[in-house]
This record gives sequence, structure tokens and C-alpha cells, in this order.
Amino acid sequence: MRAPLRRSFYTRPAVEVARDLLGKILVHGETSGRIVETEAYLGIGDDAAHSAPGPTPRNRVIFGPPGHVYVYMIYGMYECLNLVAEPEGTAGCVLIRALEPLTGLDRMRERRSVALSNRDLTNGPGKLTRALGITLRHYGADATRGPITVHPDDRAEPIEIGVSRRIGITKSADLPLRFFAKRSEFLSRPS
DNA sequence: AGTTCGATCGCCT
DNA sequence: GGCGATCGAACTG
Repeated sequence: MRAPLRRSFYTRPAVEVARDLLGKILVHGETSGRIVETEAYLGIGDDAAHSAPGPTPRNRVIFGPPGHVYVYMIYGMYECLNLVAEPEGTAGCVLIRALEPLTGLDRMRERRSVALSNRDLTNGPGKLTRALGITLRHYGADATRGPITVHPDDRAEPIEIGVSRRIGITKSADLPLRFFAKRSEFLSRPS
């Protein structure tokens, strides 16, 4: 496994970071997966972003230094993982929506308790956090240090990238800010 | 202080 | 395709 992505990777527009995170490896402890689906959330002109109202106790990390993790709870039962982009002081983050599971699949299966097929283990934003053991406790953690890290892919195969509208939002719904690996069978929805 | 409403998922029909 | 679970943050007054 190569060294984690450095801060400079994240110190860029959220759209670029979202696209370039495809194919990278997300690691937490013994569990890891290849990122195959992301969504960018912008600082300006994006009403769907949690940062849209300006800084609050919940979203403050999105305005902070890049490369940190923004975790939030959704629907009372699921946590979603974002990586903060853009320079400090500018809002912008990337929601990780799906992974191709790579290591620690048994552990993932333990944590999920429902999904049985490898395909169903991490093919959704709430599923992958559950499978990797990522929770609100990790709010604000530095992904260039750990315990959650993102790494280049040793295989470094070229990826065919698809773009679409983001899923499950109502505001700013038409923006083409969802990015996914076209060939992947581990997407949250069929490509 | 009370209410509303999600960047979801799994089970039901 | 529909719906209930379950909770914290943000908004209302």
C-alpha cells in the first residue's frame, strides 16, 4: 500500500477532487475498498450542500483545512462520509457513495449483518460507512494521517468515468456533480 | 421547547 | 414502487 494522499490532493476544487478520488483506496483498519462513486458538494451556488447556510456547528469542518473528514448522520440511522476539499476558508466536499470492497470482507459482513453478497457490502453511502466502521466519532479526522486514509491504487488502471446528477437531493438537483466508474458493478445504482 | 426534515436502507407488496 | 425506522441539526416562534 502506498502512502496516503497528501493535503495538496485535496486543496483543489471539489469537482476535481471528486473525479480524481475514483479508483483510490479508502482504508479504515483492516477494511478497505476502491472508490467507485462520488458526489461533489460546492461552497457557492449549491443549495444541496450542507455548507450552503454558512458555517454551523455541524458543518464547520467543511470550511476548515482540506483532507479532513466530514461525517454526518442521515435519517437517524446511517452515517455518510465526505472528504473536505478546497483551501481552508472555502467550503467544498466530496461524498463517498460506493466502494468496491477489497480487504476485510468478513469484518464488513459482521458489521453489516444484512448484506451477504460482496456486491451489496459497500454499494451505498450508508452501507460503506457501516461496513468500514466509520461513525460520527471520526468527525474532523485528518485523512492524511488516519485512522481513515485514502491511497493511490497500486494497479492504477485507467477508469472510464461517467457523470450524472446527484442522487436523493431536491435542491440544485440538475447539476452534473456525481462521478462514477462506468464499468463498476459496485455502484449504488446500476450504470 | 417543539417541529420539521433529510446527501438512506431494507423489507414489504 | 412505497414506506417505516430513528435522531440530530436547524428553524420557528
